[in-house]
Amino acid sequence: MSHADTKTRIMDTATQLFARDGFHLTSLRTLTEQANVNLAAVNYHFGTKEELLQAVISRHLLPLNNIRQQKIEAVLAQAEADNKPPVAKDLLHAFIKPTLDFRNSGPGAKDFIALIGRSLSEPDETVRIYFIQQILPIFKLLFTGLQKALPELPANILMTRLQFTLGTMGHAMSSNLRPDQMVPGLPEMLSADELAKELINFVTSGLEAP
Amino acid sequence: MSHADTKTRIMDTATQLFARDGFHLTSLRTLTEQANVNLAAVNYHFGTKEELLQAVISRHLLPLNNIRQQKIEAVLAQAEADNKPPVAKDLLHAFIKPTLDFRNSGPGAKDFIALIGRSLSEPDETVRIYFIQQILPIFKLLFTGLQKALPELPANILMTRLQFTLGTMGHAMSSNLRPDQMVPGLPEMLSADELAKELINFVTSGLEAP
DNA sequence: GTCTATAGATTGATAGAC
DNA sequence: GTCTATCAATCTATAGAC
Repeated sequence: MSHADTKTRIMDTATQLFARDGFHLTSLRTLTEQANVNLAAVNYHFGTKEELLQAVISRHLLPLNNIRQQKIEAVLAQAEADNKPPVAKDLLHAFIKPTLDFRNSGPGAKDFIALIGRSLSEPDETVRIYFIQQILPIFKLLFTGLQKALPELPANILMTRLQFTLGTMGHAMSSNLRPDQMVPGLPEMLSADELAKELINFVTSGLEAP
Repeated sequence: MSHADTKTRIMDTATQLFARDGFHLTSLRTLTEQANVNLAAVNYHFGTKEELLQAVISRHLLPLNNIRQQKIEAVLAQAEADNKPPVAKDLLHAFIKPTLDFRNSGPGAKDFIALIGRSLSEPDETVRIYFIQQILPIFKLLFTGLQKALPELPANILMTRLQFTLGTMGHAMSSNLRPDQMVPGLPEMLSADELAKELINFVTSGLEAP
């Protein structure tokens, strides 16, 4: 990581620290020190601290959302071709799985996904807004797709359950609650793949609840 | 609220602002100004800002957790008396419903529950720890109860799903995502009671997923 | 108990030399 | 592009008068 150029080193370190400590608790001094760059480099390359955050979010979220959009549209197109309604679990899989796959693509990716997960519950609007803005089109696509999959479910109940789903995802991706700290003597934790499967199972069951 | 004594006015305002803006983004100047007390009053009555947070959390969380514990133990005792395993949904109801009931007991209560919901995903340890500490005994009680209710579910999967449940609850209690902003043209939102029912349904279905 | 005044530390941002 | 030095604003916390 320390071989990359200054701009990349700043973004990598910012991703990690924003995810771990939050945006406001991460000072530019801590950040630039850990990234081994000069304090003034952030302002030179990004303008302000907030613009750095925008750059960090957009760098990976734009491509990730493109993948999600493609996968959801593929599920909808297939259902159309089969002349059947789409299946809720397939849609949720298309929405969730790319996130978890990206998360497993490297340590930096894990930091990024944790940052995204935390953005959902970020108290400060200036942080939350960049994230919401970018996920909104995908969210609407997912919503209308699920209306076709579960036509008997009233729209406001579907929306409520979809909000629960977002909350579950955000928490799963960014939690620093250690299960084994909470209840000692647990068997080994789930692998990343098992966790992905469990997450999709959990929210699918929740969405399809009677 | 402005008729109460200084100490109470500080705690009420702190609850509201910590929940809305987060602990670190709330300055003592903003807080004391809105509470109509002198800046130095916080340090006089509570010592430090962090001790104020502890006081604010303990004030309502201790009694709330006592209620939860009683309700869970009642479900377990009844199951024991009937010589049957407890039902997962009853346990979750005992865990979740008191929180939502308290939330509906007044505007200050709503602020408090939002603060609790946000504590789960708080990046800073010093904030998260006070909350975790106090919820841990109840969480263990719920966990062992659910093991009896769902004996075929491996412990680490149950723990994972219980974490999802906590995430869903925290998000539901503190979210400032407005559903109607995300997808326009929705029918009216759910009432507090409907939301409670939906939340319990959602996590019960998730926990019992095949 | 409440107030003013201020200490002491930290923050984001920038000016200007190299 | 990178650096040092510094400004101006903010923060928590406290000392001391009333």
